Amino acid sequence: MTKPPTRIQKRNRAAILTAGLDVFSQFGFRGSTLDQIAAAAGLSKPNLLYYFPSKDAIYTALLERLLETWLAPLHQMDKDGDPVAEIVGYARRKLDMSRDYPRESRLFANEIVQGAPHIANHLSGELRVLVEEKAAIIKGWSKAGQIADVDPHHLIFSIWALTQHYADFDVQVRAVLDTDDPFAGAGPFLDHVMRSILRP
Amino acid sequence: MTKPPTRIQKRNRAAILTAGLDVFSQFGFRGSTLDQIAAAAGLSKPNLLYYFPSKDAIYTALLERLLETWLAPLHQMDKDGDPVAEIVGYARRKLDMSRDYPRESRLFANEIVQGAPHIANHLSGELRVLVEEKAAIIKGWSKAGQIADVDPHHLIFSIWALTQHYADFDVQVRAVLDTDDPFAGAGPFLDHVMRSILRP
DNA sequence: TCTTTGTTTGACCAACTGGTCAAATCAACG
DNA sequence: CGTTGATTTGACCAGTTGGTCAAACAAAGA
Repeated sequence: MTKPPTRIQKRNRAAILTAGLDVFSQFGFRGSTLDQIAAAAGLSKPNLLYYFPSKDAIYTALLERLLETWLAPLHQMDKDGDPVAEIVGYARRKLDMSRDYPRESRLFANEIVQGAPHIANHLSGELRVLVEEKAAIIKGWSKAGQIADVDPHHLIFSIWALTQHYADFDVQVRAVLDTDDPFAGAGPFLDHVMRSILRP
Repeated sequence: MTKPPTRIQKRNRAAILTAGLDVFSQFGFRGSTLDQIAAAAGLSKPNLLYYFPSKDAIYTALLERLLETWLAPLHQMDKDGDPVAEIVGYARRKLDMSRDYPRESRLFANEIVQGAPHIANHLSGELRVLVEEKAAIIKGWSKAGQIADVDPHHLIFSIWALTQHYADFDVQVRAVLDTDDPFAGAGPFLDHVMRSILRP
C-alpha cells in the first residue's frame, strides 16, 4: 500500500542524495554531519529527516544505488568478444568512470578503506559472484593461449587499482603532476600496461 | 632547554602513537575519538592529553613520522643500477610495505582520499621533489633504450596503485579471493606486470 | 470554501566530543 | 624519611551531533 512519490518527494529525495554524495565522499560517513548535508541540499535538518529516517539510511541508499553503476563496466565484459579488446575495453570504461564519477569512487574508497562496515555482505555476495564469473572467462582465454597466463583475480584487481587511483588519490596525483588533466596521460599509459601484460 | 624524556614518557608516547595508528587507520581522523585512542593505549583521556596537546597533534605526529618510512623505498631507487631491476625492486619493496604495514597504508589512504587536509604541503613539497628526481632517472633509462618508453610519472603511480591496493582495499580483496594470503599471488603478478610494461 | 493530506520548521533533547583543571598520587633522589 | 617534580585522574565544561515533536504551513481535491 505504498503511495507513489509526489513531485516534491522526487525532487527532495534526489537533492538529498546528491548532497549526501558530495559530503560523504569528501568526509566519509562519520566525518559528515546531517547539518552539512541538509545545507548542501538546501533543506533544514528536520526536513531532511522527513525524507530519510536517519543519516545511516541516506548513506546506505547511496551505496546500494551506486553498486550497480559501479559493477556495470565489468558486467559488459563479453566472453565471446576479442579477449584483449574486452579486457582493455573494461579497463578503459573503468578509467572513464573514475574521470566522470570521482565522488562515487571516493565514496566507495572511504567505505572500503574503513573496512566496508555497511556493505560487507555485498562484497562477498554480488561482487564476489560477478568477479568469479568473469575470472573464469579470463582463465579460459589464458588456457586457449589468446592472452598471457596471468592470474585473473589479480588482473581484475590491477584494473581496479590503476583506474580508481586517479579518482581516489586525486590530490596526490595533482600535487605530483603539473598537468591540470591527469587523465590525459593516464589513458594511453593504461592501454600500454594492459596490452603489455596480456601479450602471450 | 628541553629535558630528555623519561622512561615513562617514552613508553606512553609510543603507546599513544601505536594506539592512534590503530584507531585512525580504521576510522579516519574525524571518525576517531580520543576516548577510543586512550582506551587502546591503556590510558585515561586526560592522561593522554598530558602527552599530546590535542587530537590533531597525535594525528600529525603519526603522519609526519610515517612520511619518511613511506618514501624510503623510492629513495632507494638507484640511477646507476640495472633499470628493470631497480624498478621491479622498488615495486617489490612497496608491496612488502603494504603487507607489513597495512595500517600505515590505510592511514595514508584515509588522509589522501579526504583531500589530504593535514599534509597537502608535504605532497607538493618533499613528495613532489622526490618523484620529480626519480622520474627524470626513469626518463633517462627510456631515452637510452634500456626500458620501454613509458611515462615515468604514471609508471610511479601504477606502482603505488598496484601495491597499496592490497592494503587499502584489503576487505574487498579478501571478500573476492578465497586465499587467506592475497600477497602470495600478488607478488608474482606484480613482477609480471612490471617486467611486461618495461620490456623495450 | 473547507478539509485532508503532505510538507516544513523552531525549539528542544540526550549523548558524545575535544579539551581543561585542580587535586591526588607516584617516583626518584638527596 | 621528606621533598620535588612527574604522572594520573575525577569532575567538569562548552560545543556539536543525530534525532524528536508539536505546531505551523502549503496543496489540492471535494
